[in-house]
Amino acid sequence: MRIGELAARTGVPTRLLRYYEERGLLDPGRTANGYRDYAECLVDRVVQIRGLIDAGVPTRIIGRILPCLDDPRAIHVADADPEIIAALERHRDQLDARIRCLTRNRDAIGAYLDAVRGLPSADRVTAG
Amino acid sequence: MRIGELAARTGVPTRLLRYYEERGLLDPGRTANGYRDYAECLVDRVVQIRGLIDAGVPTRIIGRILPCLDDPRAIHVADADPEIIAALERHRDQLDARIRCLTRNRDAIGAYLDAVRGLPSADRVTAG
DNA sequence: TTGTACATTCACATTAGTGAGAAGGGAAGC
DNA sequence: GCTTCCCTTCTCACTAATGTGAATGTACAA
Repeated sequence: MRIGELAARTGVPTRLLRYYEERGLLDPGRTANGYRDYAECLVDRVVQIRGLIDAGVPTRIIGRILPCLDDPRAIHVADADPEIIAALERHRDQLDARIRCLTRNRDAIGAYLDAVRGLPSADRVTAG
Repeated sequence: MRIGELAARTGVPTRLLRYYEERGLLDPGRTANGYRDYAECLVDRVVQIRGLIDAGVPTRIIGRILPCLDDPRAIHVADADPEIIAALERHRDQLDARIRCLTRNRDAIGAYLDAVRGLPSADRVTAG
């Protein structure tokens, strides 16, 4: 599909899709006239990229982990490199730390909301 | 404590601590001579701020949710406002979405690492 | 007095994202 | 063929957010 359709289907502006390509996150082919040509599976990938960026993962890192996530069972030759394995482990641990931090804060917000809603409104305006 | 000690204890440069203050995330008192004076509990808060920023939460949002997380049981008067409650629910849902996305990717990386390590090195370099 | 820590301020770097202009591709209709 | 219209190309420049560097001056203790 062309860039306009991908933009419509993902909600990501064409300008941004070109930006992600510049950052190495997408590599669409080209049709004879030079237009970008996106495979169907890139719809999911764009959504995944958005999610990771929203979650604070820099594009530099996303570019490194994305190739491994297409299909975890398809091992790439270069990945035998212990350096790459170590880097992936670091990325995984960083994601882990992020998840723990976000979970703690999400739960704290949840507890706070529960506390606020658990009070009758009369108490609510006088408490604190 | 003064800014230098807080920086030493959190690993966050003084410059950045002043920046967070400028963004409304910290509000230290001042001693008579104009030095910033940080309470003990701000050590934890700085660590929490760092975690949230690393996890992609903008300072604008952090400033809104932090006051509620000091002690979820201490309800503030202004929080009876349904708008604030709705905003907190949105933030919590966004955190939820981030957590799901990060978890998916962390697990995918984990599966990939397991697959790579599960192969004897001879297979590893030919697979893919 | 000298050195360290603190203050403020201006400027810069990087990353993510956007706006706008100029030009070409291609299909529909005259 | 030619116009019209939309989509595409690329490029330059710009914003906003996070974070640093450096200059200049003040507070205080050895």
